Formats: sequence, C-alpha cells, structure tokens
Amino acid sequence: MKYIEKLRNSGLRPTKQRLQICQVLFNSKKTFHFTINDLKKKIEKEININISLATIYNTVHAFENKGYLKQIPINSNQTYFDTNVSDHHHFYDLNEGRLIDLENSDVGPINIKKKINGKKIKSVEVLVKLEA
Amino acid sequence: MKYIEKLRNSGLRPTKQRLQICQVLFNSKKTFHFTINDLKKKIEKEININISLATIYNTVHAFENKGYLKQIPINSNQTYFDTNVSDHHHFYDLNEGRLIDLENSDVGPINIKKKINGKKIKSVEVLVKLEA
DNA sequence: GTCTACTTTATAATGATTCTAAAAAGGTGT
DNA sequence: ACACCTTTTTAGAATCATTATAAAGTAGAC
Repeated sequence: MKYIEKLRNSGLRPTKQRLQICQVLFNSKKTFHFTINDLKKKIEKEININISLATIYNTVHAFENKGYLKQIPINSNQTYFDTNVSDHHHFYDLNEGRLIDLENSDVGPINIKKKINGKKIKSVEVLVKLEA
Repeated sequence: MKYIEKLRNSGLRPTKQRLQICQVLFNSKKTFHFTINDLKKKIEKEININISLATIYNTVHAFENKGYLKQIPINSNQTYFDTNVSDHHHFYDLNEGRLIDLENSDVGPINIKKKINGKKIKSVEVLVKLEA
C-alpha cells in the first residue's frame, strides 16, 4: 500500500484507521481544503465509517509536521488544512468563507528584503481577502 | 478627547471603559501586536483597573470592523491584533512565537494576476514564517 | 431630573482542541 | 499461532478562547 510509507515517515504505524484517513486525504486527484470536522464528515460519507476525533487530530498533526499537509494561515474559529503542499497561496472570500488556491505563478515572485539575524525563512504565504 | 470620535465612528458610545481601552491601544508612539489577554493584562498594568473581558472583546471587534485595528492572519489558538493598520506584513518566528512587522517596502510590490468574478481584493497579507 | 436605550459585568454556554485512561491492535520474538 | 510489550483507538472529560445572557449601571436626549 502506497500510504504505509507516508505513515512510517511521519512516525506512525500504519493502522486501519490511519490508512482510511490517508485514502480520503490523498486518493483524490484534486487537492482540497478542510477543517478537522470537514474531514471527519468526509470520512463518514466516503468510507462510511466513524473514526474518533482524537485519532483524526493525531494523524493530521503528524502529517502536518512532516509536510504532507499544510496549515492555511487564516483567522477563523477552526484550523484549515490543505492537501496541496506545493508552494502556493490563497484567496479567502470573506462573504462566503471560502478558500481558493492561488498558484505561485498567479502572484509572481516575492522578494523579502528584510533579514532577521539567525533566522531563516521557512515559508512565505500570501492571503488575499476578497469581498463582493 | 481625541478618542471620542474614534469610538463614535465605530458606533460606540464613549464610556469610561472604552476610553481607557483607547488609551492603552492608541496612546503609545509605537504600534504593537496583542491578543485579547495581552490587552487585558496591559490595561491592568498601565491603568491599574479591571475591565471585563466581554467589554474588551466588544470594543476590539468594533475597532477591527471599522479598520482602527487589524487582525493578523496566523494560525494560533488565540487571535492576534495589530494597532498598526497601515498596509504591511509580518514575520512569525516559529521558535519564539513572536510577530515582527515587515513594511511594505521590505516586500516589494505584489501583483495578483488571477481575478475572481464579481469579487474585489480587500487586502493582501504576507506571512513569512521564520525558524532558527 | 427623568426616561430610554445602550453598556458593563459576572457568569454561563459554546465549540474547537487536547488530555486521559482503559480497551484494542500492531509488531517482534518464539 | 502465541505471548508480550508498546502503540493506538476511543469515549468522554478537561481546557481554553470566545460568545451569549441577563441583571445592574450609565449616557444622552428631553
């Protein structure tokens, strides 16, 4: 199974639940944005199974730490994740509360001129808020 | 009092508590970042008074809606605000959990090439994550 | 000053996330 | 396959930021 390696890389044993989470997260052609609750519902709908919230939090956080998922920096009461881990950005539609991918090529190069001593840049994320 | 107009503009009556909040928020020369709890503590320290959390939330949200405060888009368990409402960006030091201003001139022009039908851009915010 | 609508406050409610500890399952060695 | 030990899953409790509530206080208009 192709997900076993992903799990082992993330320091997780390949259990039944984790493989099912992988299937929902990584099996579709299109990447997508989700909250933990979205993901729980998606799992219930697509695999018709219940996985406890604690397990989902666990697995998602492990993948995030390993870079298999990205957190989207946005102020919301819930944390948003993205299965698209390529270097890209987001529109956030304030009226509909919807996130839309914004490819790197849609933004152009971003040149951070200021440096902070002893620190290196880990990521540069652009959030473009939209309104009607 | 210079804050009365700010409050009235935000649809708020100038009460004693709100004027005190204004003093802590807008009286200092330097702008700063804060969470609601930071602000509560700052008020207690600087004016030696207790204002209930509900009042602080209320006032901060009214100012945010009016553009007198900005929310900083970052995933954290708490919401961060900025008294610097000019068009600018942020470093976020992952190791220390610290925010640092990044002036517009430190980033250079950002050109969003993709358009979404019927939506206009309200803001463009860049978050640069730093690590050791 | 009186009146009415808006405010403040303490406290309760909500909701996302994390913790806990007991039961279940994975993995290794036999 | 079995025993054993560790990791994992789970339901439910705990935590913590934020929001709602409703009673007592205050601002502003007359």
